[in-house]
Formats: sequence, structure tokens, C-alpha cells
Amino acid sequence: MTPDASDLLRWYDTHRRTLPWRSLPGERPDPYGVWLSEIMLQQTTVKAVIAYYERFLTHYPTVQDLAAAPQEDVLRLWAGLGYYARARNLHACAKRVAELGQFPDTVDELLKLPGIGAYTARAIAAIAFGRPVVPVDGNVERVTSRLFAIEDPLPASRPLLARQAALLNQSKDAQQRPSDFAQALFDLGATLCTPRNPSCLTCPWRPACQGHADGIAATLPRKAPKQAKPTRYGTHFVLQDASGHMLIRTRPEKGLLGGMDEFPGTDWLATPWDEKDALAMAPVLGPWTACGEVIHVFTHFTLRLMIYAAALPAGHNAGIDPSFGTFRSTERAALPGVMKKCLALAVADLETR
DNA sequence: AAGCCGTGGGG
DNA sequence: TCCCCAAGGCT
Repeated sequence: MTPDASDLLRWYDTHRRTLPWRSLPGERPDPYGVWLSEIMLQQTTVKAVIAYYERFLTHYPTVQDLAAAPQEDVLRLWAGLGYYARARNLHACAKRVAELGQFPDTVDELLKLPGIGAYTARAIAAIAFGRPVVPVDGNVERVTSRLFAIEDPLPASRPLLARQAALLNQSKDAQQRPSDFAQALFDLGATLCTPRNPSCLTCPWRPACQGHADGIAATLPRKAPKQAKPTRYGTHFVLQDASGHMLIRTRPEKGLLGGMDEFPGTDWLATPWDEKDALAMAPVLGPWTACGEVIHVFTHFTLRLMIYAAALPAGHNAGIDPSFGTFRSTERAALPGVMKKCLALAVADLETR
């Protein structure tokens, strides 16, 4: 049987989370805030997003403000949040919306915008524009797999889960409150129907949950085994000039950490670098101090970086090949998390001199 | 269409 | 410690 939407909505009316991008009950939220939060929340926890969301709204109160900003500024503001293609697409999308004059209010039109896929289009359509669609994210996949006791493993089961999830809002109650219904599904998944130790005892949909009836709710959704994570090795050089600036370069627009800044270094290879070979790639002869190793885990590989630091005497910061970068304040750079770790290690060393 | 794309926190 | 996971999209 299909779960009763009114049971979920009643629960939501009492237990809904208060979040910065959420409007008060009965109020229409600003589509800009909904869109901004949805992009930030892609594969990212609510806790991590909140501070970034507030900061973006402060710097860019409207989509027109964001569209008018230099991409460099947007990347710097995004630095640390990860998945940097999101920031580039965010900026491109803002420009497009500024051209259009407003956010489109249908799933099909939203799908045409950069950074907006099947999930985000439906989330914005439901939350900002009251369209009766069900956005299927990880929460909704988990809830749905349990409700219907779907044991086929992800990601192959994704199309089936999407079809089943679309049945959830077919009642009159759900159709009347598309925004609340979508967010109620999120809150259910985030607070009760959690990946581990779900709180079935207090779940408004427990009576309708086949997974619970079968005693397998907590084991769903099943997932295909993951690939082993390879390790890559590199060496980076943190070079400070007499004014305290660091030698920094910008990575290519596409690919890993695209468009973000870094300290110059070697390629990242499958085997560790011989120290002598690595030092031969340094921007200046030295002397370099070994500061230690940074270990950073990306989605699909582990990175181990040997870090070297050096400080230049006054008047010696010219004549370095531009491919190594330019001397800049680290606060003016868009440093991803891994490079902030490198910086912290080098600064700890430079300060003891 | 499977691989690529970050980061921080919790158990 | 290590593994898992979080309001996915792009190619």
C-alpha cells in the first residue's frame, strides 16, 4: 500500500527543521535562496552549508549581484566547500538567470540551466514554485527503498526508486502542499529514516513501511561494492617572499580542483617521488626545509604530498618562471582544502625561523 | 554510462 | 583507525 501523505505532513508540521533557506510555514521562499541552498547542499551536509550560505547572501543579496561578480571572487568565497565545478556552474547559472530576468518556474526550463540536474530542478520547482513533483535525493532514495522493501542495490536501482518515489505524492494532501511534502521527505530521511539506526519507533510511516515489516529497513538501501581507492604522490613548494606573500598559481579550468589556486609542485603520480627528483622541480634552488606530509582523501583517490618551505631574502622574488605562479597574499587566493593543509604545515615551519 | 569531482564529521 | 556518508551533476 502507498503511505499516507497526510501522516507525513502532520509529522512535518510539528517536527520540521528550522533552516536559513527555509521560509516560514505558508510563506513563499525567494527562488534565489532556494536555488543557492540546493546547489550548496549537493553531496554536502547541512552543517557545512549554513555558514557558506549566509556568507554568499551577505556578499550577493540577489542573483543579479552574484551574476555581476568576478568568477575569481565567487571561487574564493566557495573555497573549502568542495566540488568546485558547482561554483563555476553557480556563477554561469546566475548570469543566465540575470539575462532571463528571473528563475524559470518549471522542471523542464530549470533543467536547461548549468549545475541543475534531475534532482535540483524538481527541488526548486517544488519548494520555490509549488510544482507537485518529488525531488529524489539520497534521503528520498533511502526512504523509498525501505517503504517498498526494494532490495536491488544502488546505483542500478536508481530508476526504479525514482518511479516508486513519484507515487508518494499522488494523494490530494501531497498535491496541495508540494513544497512541504518535498521537505518533509528530506527531514524524515535526515532525522528519523537515517542510514544507520533508523528511528522506526517514532516514524509516521512505520505502519506503511514494508522494509520495517520485513525487519530489513536498517539494511536498506543495498549498495554495490565500491572500488578500492588508489594513492597518489606529489611534492609542493611553499615559497614566501620578504613581504610575506606566497608563490601561487591557478589550476586549469577543468578537472580536479578546476580554477582553484595551488602552491607549485610536481605531478601527482602512482609512486612516491624520489626527494632529489622532486627538488629538481622546485621554483628556486633553495635551501628548502622539509615540513612534513599532507594526506588528503578525495572521492576517488588518496593524495600524499611532501611539503617544502623556503623564505626569500628581500629583492629576490623576481625572475621566477611564470609557470610557477606569482607572489600573492594567501587571503586573496582561492585555496582548496588540501592546499590550506599544505599552507598550515609550511607556516608552522616558517614561523619558527 | 561509468568515472570524475571535495570535504568534514560521525560511528 | 577506517569507513561511511551528505538536499548530485557533468561528460
